[in-house]
Amino acid sequence: MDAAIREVASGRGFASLSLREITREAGVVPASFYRHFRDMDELGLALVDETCRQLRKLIRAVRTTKLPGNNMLAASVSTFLHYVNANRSAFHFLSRERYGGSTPIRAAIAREIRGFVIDLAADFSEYPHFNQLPREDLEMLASLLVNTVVSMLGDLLELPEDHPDAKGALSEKLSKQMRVIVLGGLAWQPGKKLPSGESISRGLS
Amino acid sequence: MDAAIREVASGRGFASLSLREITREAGVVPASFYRHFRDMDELGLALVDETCRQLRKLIRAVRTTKLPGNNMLAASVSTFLHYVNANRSAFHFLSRERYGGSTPIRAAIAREIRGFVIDLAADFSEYPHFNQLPREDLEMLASLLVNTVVSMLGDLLELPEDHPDAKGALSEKLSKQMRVIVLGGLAWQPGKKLPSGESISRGLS
DNA sequence: CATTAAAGTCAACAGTTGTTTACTAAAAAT
DNA sequence: ATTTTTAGTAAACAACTGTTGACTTTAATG
Repeated sequence: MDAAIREVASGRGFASLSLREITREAGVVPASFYRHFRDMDELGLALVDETCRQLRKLIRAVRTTKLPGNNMLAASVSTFLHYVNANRSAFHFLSRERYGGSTPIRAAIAREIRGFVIDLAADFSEYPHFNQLPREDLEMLASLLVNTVVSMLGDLLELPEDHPDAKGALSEKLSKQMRVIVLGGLAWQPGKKLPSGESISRGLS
Repeated sequence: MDAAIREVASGRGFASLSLREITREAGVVPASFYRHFRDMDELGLALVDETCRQLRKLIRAVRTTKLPGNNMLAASVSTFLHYVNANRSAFHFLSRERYGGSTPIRAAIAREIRGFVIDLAADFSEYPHFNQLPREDLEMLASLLVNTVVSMLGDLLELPEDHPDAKGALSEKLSKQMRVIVLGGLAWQPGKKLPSGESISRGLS
C-alpha cells in the first residue's frame, strides 16, 4: 500500500499503475501481490479506506483544537495545512482519485465526503444564526466549505514540497475564501433572493 | 480525438488508455496514430486545447445572455448546465484530468482556469461594491466561484445522463452556493476579520 | 519444540503494449 | 495530368502485462 501511495504521490494516476510496478516498488515479486489483494480494484478501495481514516483523524484534531477564539478560522486552516503537509502522499491520493479514479474508487470517496459534509452541517447547527436554517441549507453551506478546501488542497499539492512562500499565499487565500463563505452564510435567508436586482455572475465560470 | 474523449467519458482515466485502445475505438490501425501525434502526451494536450476552446465558447455564451435582470444568477446557472449537457464528454474530460491527469495536462488545465478567474475578476470590478476591492480580493472571490462550479460539475457528471430530478437538485444547490458567495462578497471588507469572536469552522473539512 | 499459517519466491503462459519499417491508396497542389 | 503530400495498412519486434501452480522461507501459535 505504501508503494502504491508513493507512486501516486509522484504524479501518476492510480489506474495507470500496473500490478508489477507496485510490487517492484515494494521490493517484492509480482505473485506476492495476491497474498494481500484479489486485484488492483481491491487495493484501490483499501487505499481509500486507509487515507480516509487518516483524514478523519485530522478532522477530529482540527475540531478539538483549543483556539484563541478570536480568529479560530485562520487557526483551523493552519492546523489543517500542517497536517496535510505531514501526510502529503495520502492527500495526494485522495485529491487525484476523487474525480480521476475508477468508478468504485470515486464512489467510495464521494461517500466519505458526504459523511464529512453531514458532520460539518451538524456542527453548524449549534451556532446562533445557523440553528434557524433548514438542514438542507446547512448541508449546502457545509458542502460549499468542503469543496473549497478540497479544491485548494489540490492546488496546494501541485506545489513543490519546499516552497513556503507560495504555500503561505494559498493558505491565506483559503482563509479568506472560508471567511467569505461564513459571511455569506450569516447573510443567508432561506427563502430570499439577492438584495438588489442585478447580480454579479455575468461570467459565472 | 473523438475516440479518446469518448473513452474518457465512459469512465476511464486518460492516462490509463493505451494507444492501441484509442486507434481500435477510432477504427484505425495503431500505426496511423503517428500520422497525427508524436505520442500520447501530445494527444492529451491537444484534447485540453480543444475542450477548453469549447469551454471558452460556453463562457462567452453565458456572458452575453440577455437576462430578466432579477435573478440573473439562476439563469446563468441554467444556461451553463444546458451547455454542459450538450457537451458532456468534453467536460468529463476536463473534470477528470484537472487533478487526475499527467503533470503537463494538469498544468495546461490549471493555466486555462487561471485565465477564466482573471476574466471573471475583471467582470466583478464593474459592480458597485466590488470596484472598491483590491484586485487580489477580486481574484480570490472569482476563484472561489470557479472552484465551486467545477466541483459541482464533477458531481453532476457522475450522475447518469437521464436523471433530471437529481440534476435539478444539484443545479439548485449550485445556485444557492453561488448566492452565498455573492452575499459573502458583498459583506466582505478588505482588512476586516469576522464580526464576532467565535467562528463556525470548527470541523472545517 | 513442533506445527501451522502467512508471506514471499521462481518459472512459465498467453495476451497486450509502443514503435519501426516498407508499402499503398487517396487527396491536394502543381 | 502529374507530382507531392497526407492518411492509412500490414507485419514484425522486443518489452511488459496479469495470473497460474508448485515450492520455500518466515513468523506465530499451541
